[in-house]
Amino acid sequence: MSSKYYITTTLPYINSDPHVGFAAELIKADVIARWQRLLGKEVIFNTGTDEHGLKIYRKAKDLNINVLDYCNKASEKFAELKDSLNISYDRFIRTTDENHIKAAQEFWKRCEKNGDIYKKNYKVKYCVGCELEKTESELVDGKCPWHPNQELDIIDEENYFFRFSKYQDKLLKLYEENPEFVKPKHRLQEIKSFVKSGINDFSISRLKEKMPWGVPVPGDESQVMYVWFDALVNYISTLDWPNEEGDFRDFWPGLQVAGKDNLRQQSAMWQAMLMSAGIENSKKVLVFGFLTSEGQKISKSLGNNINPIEYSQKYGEDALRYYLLEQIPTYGDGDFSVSNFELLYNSHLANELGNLASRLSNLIAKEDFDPNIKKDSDQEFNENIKELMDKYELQFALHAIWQKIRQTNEYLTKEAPWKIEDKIKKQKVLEFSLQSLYDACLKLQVFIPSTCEKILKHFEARPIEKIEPLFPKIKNK
RNA sequence: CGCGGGGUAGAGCAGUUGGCAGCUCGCCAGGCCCAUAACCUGGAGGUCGCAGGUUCAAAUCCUGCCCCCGCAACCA
Repeated sequence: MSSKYYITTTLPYINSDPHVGFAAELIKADVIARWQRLLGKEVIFNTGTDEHGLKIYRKAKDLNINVLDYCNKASEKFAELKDSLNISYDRFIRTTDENHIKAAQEFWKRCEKNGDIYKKNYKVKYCVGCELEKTESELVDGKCPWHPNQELDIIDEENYFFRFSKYQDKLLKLYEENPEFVKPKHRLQEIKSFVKSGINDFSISRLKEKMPWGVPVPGDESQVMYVWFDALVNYISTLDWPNEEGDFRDFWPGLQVAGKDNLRQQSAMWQAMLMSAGIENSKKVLVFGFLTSEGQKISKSLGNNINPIEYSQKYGEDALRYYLLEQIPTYGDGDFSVSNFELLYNSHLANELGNLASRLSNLIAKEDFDPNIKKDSDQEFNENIKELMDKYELQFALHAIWQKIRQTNEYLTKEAPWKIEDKIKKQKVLEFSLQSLYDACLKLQVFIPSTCEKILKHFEARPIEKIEPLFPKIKNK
């Protein structure tokens, strides 16, 4: 087992504000990264921003500002997001970084050398509404059936293409040989059937005169890379590739996490690109679900987006982390609702965890003794959590930890140390309770780090005093 | 027949290889009084979308049907 561990999120596209769905992805990746560090591994945890392409170019033009200035500002918002969620990242890569641009170009050259990049004149009818090519058979009265009010654009330009089709069999082989390559299983099924149904070469460049905001294609002044091609390379450029001696050698391949909209890009396109460049495939791809807000799709036009930064400022980042990890199935879709958030905050964080710390610290403070606490005393508990975490079942692991917190409340009520006369006996009960809370927090710290740090520090200090409320209750008038 | 997900107690969800239907919240009743009016115990509440089939046994497998939702169109 290697002592190095690499994990990366996808890079969010910066043409709009941070989405709570991406916040969830960041948090899940953070839990995994923290867990691996807890196991003693040396971890590189990468995230960053994806900054090229037409939409960003247009957006900056609309705002009438320099494109790079726009990117600097927008990227800053995502940097702020990760900080406000207490994300333990090691790298924050921007696709406008110099070393990334060089890496993308080198990557291109490798694919080209392998005969997988070719130029093709392609003339298609293109629906801007769909951002998709349209064939004659798809059209109704010469118009896109979904956007009958829009005129179709005629695209007629020479672009470079990537020989995706060449990798169909190799991809299928990759999936066959690694049944755990994509998690959960049904996503592997989905990508398999997509690849099996036949994949087409995709365009990987744009005419510079129409759209200059991209990485220059090596050896062709007139073209820039299509945003997806350069963006995907970040997963290795952040490891300083094409330098193959340093972090890349030690940390690649790694674990990739992504939203379900990214299934094809991460588990098919990028994997084919790696094969073409002669680089080992990713270790695994975890695919997460989507979030709704109050049961409805989150969209700008509905104006129901949740600002994760606002929530973490108002209730503390651990409250938001807890909600997204506890309430949302790790690999499924979930819903964010304010009433549910408040409910979970009060009943779990304030009443169960917060109150347990309060009552226990108070009981011990009154006793004035020095409990003897060991690390990881509960073998069965440790193994149970480890097993779940090894399978990346974050939600189930969190539930199992919470069971321990509940059991500790139960134990305290049952033993009622405040009634026990015998000092030794009383202190034994308190010591055991504290040990349970301590064990739970050692694992819980990967989920809600700053709260657990407070708890652990408080109970490691001597003498133990009564603790301040960790989660003040939310009162509804 | 585009691809994918789902329909399980009032709400939100678990249910791995088929084996007495579970969890959180809410509700009702009790206990406790160390604690953030917190904690603990017990209870009520379900024809597991509908209809067939396989089986000693199906929420779980098979067939058909109905209904939601996501992607494909700003948005992870």
